[in-house]
Amino acid sequence: MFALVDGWNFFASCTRLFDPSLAGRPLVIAGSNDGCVIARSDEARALGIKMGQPLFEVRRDFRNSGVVARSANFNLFGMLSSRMMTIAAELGTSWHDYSIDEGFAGMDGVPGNLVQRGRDKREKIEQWLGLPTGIGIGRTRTLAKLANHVAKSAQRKPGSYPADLAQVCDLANLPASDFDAVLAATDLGDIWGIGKRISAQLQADGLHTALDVANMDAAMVRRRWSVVLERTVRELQGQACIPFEDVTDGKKEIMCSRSFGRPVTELQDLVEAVTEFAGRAAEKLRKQEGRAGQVLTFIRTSPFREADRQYSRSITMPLRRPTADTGLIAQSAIQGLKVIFRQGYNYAKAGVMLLDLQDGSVEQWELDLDTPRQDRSALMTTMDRINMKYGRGTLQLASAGSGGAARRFSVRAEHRSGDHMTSWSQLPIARA
DNA sequence: TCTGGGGTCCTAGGACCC
DNA sequence: TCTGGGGTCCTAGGACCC
Repeated sequence: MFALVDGWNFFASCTRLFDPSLAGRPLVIAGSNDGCVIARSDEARALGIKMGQPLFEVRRDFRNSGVVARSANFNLFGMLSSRMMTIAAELGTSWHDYSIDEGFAGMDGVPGNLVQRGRDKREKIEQWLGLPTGIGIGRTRTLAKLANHVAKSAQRKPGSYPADLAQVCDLANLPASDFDAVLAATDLGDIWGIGKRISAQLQADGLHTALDVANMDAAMVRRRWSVVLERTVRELQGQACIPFEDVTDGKKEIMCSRSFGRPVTELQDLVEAVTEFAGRAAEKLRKQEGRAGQVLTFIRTSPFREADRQYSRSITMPLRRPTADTGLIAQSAIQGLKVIFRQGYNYAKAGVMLLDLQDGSVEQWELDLDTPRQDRSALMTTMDRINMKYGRGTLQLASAGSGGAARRFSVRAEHRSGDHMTSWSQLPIARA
């Protein structure tokens, strides 16, 4: 048995928390570069603003609707997320963070009325943090996700589902006929694991609701589609197929990439960008105490600039041995970049991905009689500490440039909410 | 003028091995 | 004319998720 706890309109809710003037207004949160909408308040959703919609379109089309835009502040969201997860984890016997605003609780062996338990936890999060949440409970993770969808929709769109399923929904506790009715009222595109592509294929086959999918023959699904979809079908039928993640929460890949504020054409600018991305990625890697075996570098033009010649390439460079050293990782990334770089394109985005991640507690060295062993882990630790204390980028590699590049490819974030949880000077003051 | 930044898993095909 | 059967590893790309 699983419970999914989900923060509603999470980024918008976090942003409002420190700016009450935004309450009740249509609010959109923009991704980096203020490029596109990555979160919306209910009011913004009601206006018809879409996820992923470019911000310039929102400004153009909803100018008279009182829409307010704020730039994402992931520092703030991350702080609130970890507090929310701490409370949510009290719900069951185990916990697994799934994304910044969602997590699964293992509910096996939890006594009593699960719906009431969920309501209590939901209220605690609301009271302690001021964040609205929904909870879905089901026999598999896919059913818990579906229950969460029901809990959210029953609240937001009255009439879509029975009202008593709003906020906290336990599908495992429903009589079979009610359970089928809920599935029949659920669009198949709202099932976790079924996206646009598969959705279209299933519709073409005359399947339209979650109930239709739950009634499919799993073996046939595997033959005609894939094991992935087969698992989804089985999960809907109540058979748990997706393993609960290991407690070791280490990532298997670490990426740092950015779209540029304006087109970049010169290799030198890309070198500086890639150096910075490599540094950021290496920092994340050290945080999870890992080592990377390979470094992937990619550069690409913008598919939206249709008049431009397009180019997109990536390259994977093996590291001599697994490492978390910013210098070695950046060196590989730059080497790779020089291989794939072509003159004469308007580059819009670049990134560095760390692959083949390994546990840092085991380290392989080599017999090298010519050069003294260089262990720079102390240097890396010191660098991380300084950057933590004085801010990102205080200490970085020289190839990251000295601020010039920052201006050339820097991101725009013109409507950034404040760092109310990480900066002394921006702490909110409570007045009686 | 302006279109995010992370992740996961699976599959197909090629290179290579015996 | 007729050219095996079994395996591993890697890469690229697709599909999905938030």
